[in-house]
Amino acid sequence: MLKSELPRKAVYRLSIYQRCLSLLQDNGVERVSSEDLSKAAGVKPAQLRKDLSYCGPLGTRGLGYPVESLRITIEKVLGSHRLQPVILVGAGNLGSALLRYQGFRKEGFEILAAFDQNPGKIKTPIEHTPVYDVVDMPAFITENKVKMAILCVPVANAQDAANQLVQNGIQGILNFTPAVLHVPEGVVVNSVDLALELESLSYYIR
Amino acid sequence: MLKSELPRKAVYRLSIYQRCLSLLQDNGVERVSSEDLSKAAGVKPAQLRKDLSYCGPLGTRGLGYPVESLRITIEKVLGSHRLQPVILVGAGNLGSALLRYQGFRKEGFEILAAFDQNPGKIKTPIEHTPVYDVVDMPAFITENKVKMAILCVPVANAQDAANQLVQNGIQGILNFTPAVLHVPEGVVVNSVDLALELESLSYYIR
DNA sequence: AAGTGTGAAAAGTTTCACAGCG
DNA sequence: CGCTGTGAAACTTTTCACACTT
Repeated sequence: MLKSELPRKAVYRLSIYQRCLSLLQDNGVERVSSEDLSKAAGVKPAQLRKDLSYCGPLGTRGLGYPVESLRITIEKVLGSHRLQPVILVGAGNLGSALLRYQGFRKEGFEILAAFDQNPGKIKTPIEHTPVYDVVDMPAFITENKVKMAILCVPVANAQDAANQLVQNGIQGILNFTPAVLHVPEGVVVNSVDLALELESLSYYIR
Repeated sequence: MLKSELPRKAVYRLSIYQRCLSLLQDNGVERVSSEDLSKAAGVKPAQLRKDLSYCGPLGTRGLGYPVESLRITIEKVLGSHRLQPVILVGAGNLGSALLRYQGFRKEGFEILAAFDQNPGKIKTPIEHTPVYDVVDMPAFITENKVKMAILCVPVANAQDAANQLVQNGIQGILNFTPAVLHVPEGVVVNSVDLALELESLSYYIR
């Protein structure tokens, strides 16, 4: 049940199971079978059981899984039981939309602050999140022990911004720019490339 | 070199290579080695060569690849040489930001129109893209032979909206909602789950 | 000599099928 | 009996290493 044993893709799916379980719990459901939970999560039953087995034996044969305790166990395995502080860099078009997006907080993340180069955007909080000048970023990261950043700057500034983030202790970057980021060993980058997703989609359409 | 032979992930990477090649071409570079191109794309040289080999023998041993013709070949393989029409459903917070996002057009996609339920948003074009009432969506899809849609509605409406899209002939959905969409065989869904990406990122931080 | 193209090995992931437990 | 947990099989993707071409 060590982290190193969890396959990459299982991490994603466990998050999905967590959501489905919260939903079931809200509806007062106490037990669920791999069949039903897997259907809700959009995977096959065997996949679900295999994924859960990485977290230990959690179900009862013949009966299924207890909803609440399963949710809590997954929370612990993923380490998502504590509220992770995050900063956002680049409060432009997409960045502002992400600040307003409620989905992050709902899943346990708080965007503490945003940073931008454009003085016009600074000091105008977006949806309760303050927007500061990028020169104040290093101090902020250190003071608030921030480990994760959402990167939404123009592509031309992406690598520079990433370097600065890493230099100040950021260990994980959620990259919304189409740039290929080069970061040192130990820093994790998850890239969400919007145009790439559309392009790959279009390939599979006849 | 048939579509069925292209591994899923190679499709993504070929798009990235295309971008890198465009950049090289803009800089007047005429030939590039797998070593250099792979570095720009953030993959290993062997991976690049393997990916390109799915498209046929394209390089010259001892010399590398011709930048322009390689770019054109990949364009043809991916089928991205024509401008794909797309619609966007749900012109809320995230949807509006995506309408303003220039990255799609740059990669050959045009968002013809957006649709929303909220009458307030209707008839106010966002960045030259008209926003219509959802009731006009079926006719629009048919008339403009649209095959792809970007889905940004509230999660509670996601499955309904997807059903409606599919009913009217949409074959590919880029899903920005956290819902698990159930669609018939033959319809492709690419999901971009923002909170999930953050969550998976946080798992890998110590 | 330089650098592609590619079989084959390795690694990672999904699916199967069924033993075994409550 | 019903349903989980899991080895083993099947499949996919990545990496290696080197033959081969210009």
